[in-house]
Amino acid sequence: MVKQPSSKPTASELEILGVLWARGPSTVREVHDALSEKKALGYTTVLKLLQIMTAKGTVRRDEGQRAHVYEACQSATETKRQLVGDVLQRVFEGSASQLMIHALEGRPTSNEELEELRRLLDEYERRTR
Amino acid sequence: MVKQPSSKPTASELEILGVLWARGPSTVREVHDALSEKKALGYTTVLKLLQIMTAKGTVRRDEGQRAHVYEACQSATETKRQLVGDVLQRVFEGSASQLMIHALEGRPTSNEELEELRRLLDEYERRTR
DNA sequence: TAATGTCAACGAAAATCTTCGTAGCGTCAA
DNA sequence: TTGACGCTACGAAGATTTTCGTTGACATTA
Repeated sequence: MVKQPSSKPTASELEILGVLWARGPSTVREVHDALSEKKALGYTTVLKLLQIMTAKGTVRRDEGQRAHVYEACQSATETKRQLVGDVLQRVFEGSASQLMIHALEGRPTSNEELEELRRLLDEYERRTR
Repeated sequence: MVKQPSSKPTASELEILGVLWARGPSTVREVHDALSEKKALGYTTVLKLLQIMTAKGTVRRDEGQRAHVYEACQSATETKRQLVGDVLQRVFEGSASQLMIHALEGRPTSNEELEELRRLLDEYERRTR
């Protein structure tokens, strides 16, 4: 039986997923090197995390080579949807407007970004009609 | 020295904060009763959580009465801003547009909500100019 | 071939989170 | 006044997360 990613990824797992999404299938070494640019982290720490994620079904691995190659099971889009959906429910009782208000107020937002947001709303509306 | 709420609240802590924001300053009993409507949870569990949150500086308490009265230190707005800001950084690299896309795609969004979102953008733009 | 280096597996420690049992103290009513 | 009740404090167990050391296998090179 293949395990499905049951719960949402932890903070550390998400960092690793970020690398896998950006790089595509990668070895532990590659993930570790990518993460090391941001923060110090032992090689075996990354290895262990990937092993745990494999057990959870968050990633799958190709053992064809000596250095196993890991790959995210879910796309970035699916996972991010799930994560934001979780916050939406737990923090904003499902209200996208509330989410938006707090996202905008939290930090300065450029006019370009506001334009982009309007464009998104238009596009979403067009698409779902 | 008064502790400042250092890190973001955990899932359980957030549930309690939700009650405090909704009810205003409350006793353990009141928080427990409110939470019990949603899920089974021991009284001392809520008490312990509130004690921990007091130590962290997430809530303060008035010990004037026999049943201490707890109150959130940060407003709902501040905390929610912080929470969404965290997701924004960790998951969407700071892009509010990306956050929005995934929020909208994750579930059906009514026309009313889309209208509201547009209104918010207008208002935000007007206010920050 | 022996030394060096790379890799996966495993175990485990430390930190944090979640949950609750028990003890002890005041309060109130019988 | 004594027994039942409600409340806080304390400790602790169990789960999860995060981190890394050690070991042994395998490969590369001197």
